[in-house]
Amino acid sequence: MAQKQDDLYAMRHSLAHITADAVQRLWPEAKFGVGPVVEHGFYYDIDLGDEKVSEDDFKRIEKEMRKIIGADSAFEQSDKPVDEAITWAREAKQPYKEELLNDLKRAGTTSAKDIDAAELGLPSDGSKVDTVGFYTNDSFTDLCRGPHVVSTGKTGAFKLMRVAGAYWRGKEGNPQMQRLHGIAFATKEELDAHLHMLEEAKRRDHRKLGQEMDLFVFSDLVGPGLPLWTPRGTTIRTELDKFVQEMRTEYGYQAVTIPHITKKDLYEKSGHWNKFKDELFRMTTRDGHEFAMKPMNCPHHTQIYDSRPRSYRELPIRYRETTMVYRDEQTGELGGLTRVRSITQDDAHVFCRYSQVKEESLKIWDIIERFYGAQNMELSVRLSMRDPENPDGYLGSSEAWESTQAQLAELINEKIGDDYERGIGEAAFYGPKIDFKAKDAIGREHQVATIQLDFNQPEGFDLNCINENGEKERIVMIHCAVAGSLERFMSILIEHTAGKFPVWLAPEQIRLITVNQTEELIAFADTVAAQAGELGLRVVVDNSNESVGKKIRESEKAKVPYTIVIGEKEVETGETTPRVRGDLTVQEPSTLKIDNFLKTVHNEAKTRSSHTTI
RNA sequence: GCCGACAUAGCUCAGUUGGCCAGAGCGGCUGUUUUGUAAACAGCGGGUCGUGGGUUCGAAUCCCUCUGUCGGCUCCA
Repeated sequence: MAQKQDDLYAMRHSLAHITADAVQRLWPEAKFGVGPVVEHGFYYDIDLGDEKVSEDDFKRIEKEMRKIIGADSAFEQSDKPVDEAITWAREAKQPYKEELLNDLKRAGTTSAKDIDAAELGLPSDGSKVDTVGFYTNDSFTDLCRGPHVVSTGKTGAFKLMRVAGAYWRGKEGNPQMQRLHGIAFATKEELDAHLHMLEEAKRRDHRKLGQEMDLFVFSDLVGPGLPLWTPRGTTIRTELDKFVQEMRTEYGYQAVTIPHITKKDLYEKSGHWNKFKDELFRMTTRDGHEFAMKPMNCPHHTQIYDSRPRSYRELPIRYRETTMVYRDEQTGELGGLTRVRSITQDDAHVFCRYSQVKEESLKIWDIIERFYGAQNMELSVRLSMRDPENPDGYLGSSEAWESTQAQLAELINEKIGDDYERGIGEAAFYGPKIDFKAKDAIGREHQVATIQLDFNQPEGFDLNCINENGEKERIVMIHCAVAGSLERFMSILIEHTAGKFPVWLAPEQIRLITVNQTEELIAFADTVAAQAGELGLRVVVDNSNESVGKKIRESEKAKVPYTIVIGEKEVETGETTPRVRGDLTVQEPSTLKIDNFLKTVHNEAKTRSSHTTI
């Protein structure tokens, strides 16, 4: 298995070289940046000066690549002293390579942390070297550590996917190069499977389904990154949040409500003003006082906690609030619901003693598990810790970090054993956190819920309780979001379900279709709808002047879980054979009394089941 | 914010090298039909071709500006 991974890596890396080779054959003046392996494939950064590669050029680049592959020329490794390498780069008119090599010469090792050591032809262990590696195939030579496949013919199946701008060495301000991105797999079958997955992802795209299913809209007048939620979309959001809040109420969380703006003083004290003032929506009152829209809720919540002295007997104090925060994200970063400027957080803050962290975190974990369980999403866990090599990037003492990290590690271990990822340097600047990733129906993983420990804000806001000895004791805050951002979660949910929401979330749970539009049938359908309404079910009666077939088709297209045809038969017998949406049904359709059907659906919704019990 | 592509009816899209009143399907509305599990039939509306400017006898089509969308980069409390 590991061997297979290595082979794939070599194939992709070799394809990056072949891409550059092909580009150079077509544009002899091309300047090259770096060309590493990435998930599913590879890329190469190129600079054609005034010319630009476009997707229309992919055909001829790929054709050129196939020629190189067809020649099956060997990849030959060689080493050069650094100075010789620099001369090579200068003579080859490769200023970007020359820059990398000069940096290397200056530092003696891979000082350039932004560039993979492999790109410099260096050993991966960071050891000091005075020669760099090269690989040559046919007439093309590139700086590289390898490994490569034996010869250009052994590179599997590939496809160029897109070209996009990318800053040289990833730094805003540096010149922009063109990043030519390809995917590559060992076999044509695997490549096709991946392309199929991408097609499927496109079919499920939440922006497309959101419009088709009338869940949310954007308005040019309101502005980018500010989604407007329709009644149907709001129903889903409300149901999701209701679930989270029910569970939190069970665990002793109390709802609080805060204004959406604040004086800047709050964020000066919390430290956010300094760090994030450019991303705040700010405003000035007529008296010249500065205010800001809230970009997070914790500082406001601390002020409720700190409104009077707290006894240790009151702790933990748990606040919950689902509310919008506002961040002035750069326009280029906005996209669909995944990155927006008005973000609804299902936020909660626990104010507790250090000794209570573990128990409280386990309770939160329990809520998270139940929530994602109901979505049929598998969770994986990461402990995000500080980088001990770089203690300056974090607030608080090393001892506090060590002890809280150990506490979190212990509780993860207790909960799931050793099966978790450790993210060194992934912690927030104020404390370590447990991050949860959810896997969707087509195998993609999304960062979702978090449990974050915070011993910085309690310090900044001087948050205490009076302990058993009558002394002030510093408390700790736990931040937690279950769905995270409702906008982002909705995008994941839409793509996970492909719009086929489980009954409890479906904006429309049952559609009643009348066979004809006689008064008798309409009256009967209305009675059934009223009955369902009393059970809290969301029902729509379709008594439009269309054929039954047409109305069925529309109900299917709207992805309504249950469709019932109302005709004379139903009026006479009081029975129905419900039409069950494809993904829900596991058995033959059955006939049952209409009130039993309604009770069953009601029960499914109440228990948040994702399977039909009809 | 940066690089690139794109923007035609509510939706999906056609509109030849600039040239008569800008088209189709679906949806909508009206009428006929009274329908039994994925599309009945007919008719009628509907677009200052994203915005503002320019070139031209003439612009959806060419150039510039702005706005927005998409693919990336950078950023993400």
